[in-house]
Amino acid sequence: MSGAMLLSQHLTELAAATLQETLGLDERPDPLLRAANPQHGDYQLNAAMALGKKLGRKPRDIAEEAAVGLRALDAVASAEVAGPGFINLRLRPSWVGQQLSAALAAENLGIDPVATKETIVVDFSSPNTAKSMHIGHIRSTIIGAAIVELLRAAGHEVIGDNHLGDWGTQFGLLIMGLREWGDDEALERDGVEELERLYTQAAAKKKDDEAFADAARQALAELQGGDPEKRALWERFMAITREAFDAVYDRLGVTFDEWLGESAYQDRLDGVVGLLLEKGLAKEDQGAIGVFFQELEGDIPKKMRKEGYAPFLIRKKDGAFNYATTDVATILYRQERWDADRSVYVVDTRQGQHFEQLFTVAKLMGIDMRLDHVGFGKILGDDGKPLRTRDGGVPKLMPFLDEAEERARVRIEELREEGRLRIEDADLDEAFKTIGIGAVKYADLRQNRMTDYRFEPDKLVELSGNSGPYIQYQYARIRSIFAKGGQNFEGFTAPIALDHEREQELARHLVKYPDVVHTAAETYQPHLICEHLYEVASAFSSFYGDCPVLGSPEEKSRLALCALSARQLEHGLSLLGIGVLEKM
RNA sequence: GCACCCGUAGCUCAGCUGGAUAGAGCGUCGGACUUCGAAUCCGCAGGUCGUAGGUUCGAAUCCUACCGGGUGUGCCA
Repeated sequence: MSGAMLLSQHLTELAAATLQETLGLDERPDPLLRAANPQHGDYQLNAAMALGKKLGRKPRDIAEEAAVGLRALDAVASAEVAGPGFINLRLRPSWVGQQLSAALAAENLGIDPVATKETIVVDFSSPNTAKSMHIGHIRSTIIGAAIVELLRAAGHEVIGDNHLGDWGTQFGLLIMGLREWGDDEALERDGVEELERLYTQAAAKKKDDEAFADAARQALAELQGGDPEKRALWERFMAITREAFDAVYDRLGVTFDEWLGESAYQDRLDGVVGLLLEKGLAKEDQGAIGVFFQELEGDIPKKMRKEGYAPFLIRKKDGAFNYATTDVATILYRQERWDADRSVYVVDTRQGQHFEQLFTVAKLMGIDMRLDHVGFGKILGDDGKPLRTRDGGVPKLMPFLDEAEERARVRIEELREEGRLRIEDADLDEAFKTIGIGAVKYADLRQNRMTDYRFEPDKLVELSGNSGPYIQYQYARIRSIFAKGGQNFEGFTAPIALDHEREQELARHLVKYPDVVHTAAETYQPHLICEHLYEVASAFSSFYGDCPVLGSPEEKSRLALCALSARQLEHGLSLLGIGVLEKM
């Protein structure tokens, strides 16, 4: 396998060339390479059935002919025809061993960069300011951070942007709340908690106090008009909120390249509305301005053309702008500043319609940028309903993380007393954090992001089975072999020979890692990484049980297999934002 | 009303560019620590893939209808 080439691509090309040659075709057929059920082989080719129909020949005959050519390949140990015309391929262990040795020696573990590098802005986390982060923010934050790392690992230039909701109508209410009940001492002490109280009180009062509501609207208008006093208040709100956010991000180990909230685009909104009017895409209706898809030409999904389909409003009748306006301005900004090829929005699936509209508008404007909405489902409680606290509120993020670490702590202390863990006293705090937070992240990332999932409090920190700590544990076991053997883990390389069945099983998984990383990046699916890591960890554990490493005749080769396993586990976990411990 | 998503083992979930006997974890039951770490490993049991049709050599996967659950839907984000 040469240079920048994925295993799947390599095999596909080899197989395509072989099929073309042995069957004497004019064009290269798609060999329909699929990972096979292990009892049948490593891969299977399903092209014979399709070609049979096309060529008017028996699929099995075609398969038999192709198999002869495939058997001649270096990479292939066997090619057997089965069923209606499946070709089962087994890779040659010596060939796989060579691939693995090369990956172990490579800087990038064999993950070569994509052929066409893109500049991609990933919009994630994006909480509203003046509110503390709640459980609903964790998915965008964790999934978004993982997607940033995945795209980087695939070779792209990535800008992680925290698109804060820092310019909404909440500020009019907050300013009024502060005026009515403001308490500097409380604000100093409780920070964002106090802001929330003020907001809640103000929102309640607004409902049956028309004068108060007007005053809030007035305050908002003044803020947006650039009034210095209001601006200073806003900045104070921002500083308080930012402090609370930083604490959460620090806890989660998440960082951003940019913090361009909605406020960053305010002076562009007028221009956006003007531009859309000028292009004839937007029009005024009932005092508001918006894009009415029914009346436009161009590439517009059918459903948007139906009567009653909601318009994309960019200016309210009171003259204020919508978040839709900001989102258009943001796209234009990303084009100007970075010449971005792609923008990715890691936002709740419930906003799917908004993004469909936004993307359609961008296309109508002639903006040449790939735009993807990476949606995700809700976290449900064990009653199948969205997580709520006893008083009906949405649970806050910080206490949730506290609880995760606390559960990890309890379990770790138990296991230490039983003498099963080897964490030094000095490393305990770090271990609680790495294991506790790792468990939370893994539990979230291992599911297909699109579906809602049920979070059972008792499984908050899953420590066995397919879990973060399980993978961390297998990593620590490997490190422990190196420590015991007095071998240098960093930089260890050696040729890999695959003789034992368990070695081959482990190798089968290891060799797929570059493919998995690229697929996960392309499809924005971190759970594919989890799946792979679990398979590697699990295959390693079986290998560990059956194959002695230190002192065996195969010691060097097995150490190399161990080293590559550990590197993949560490690398994969780091893509997910999860750390490892050398000892645990 | 219109649009979108989801119904897979007791529970939580993979699998859905159609491919062979539908896979994991948890839980149950039974084995394995004088041998590199038992948060581990090995094994048993557990399924009308919501229902009914259709397309296909082949459907959990694609199409249609229906049942059940969720979400969005003109001036919140």
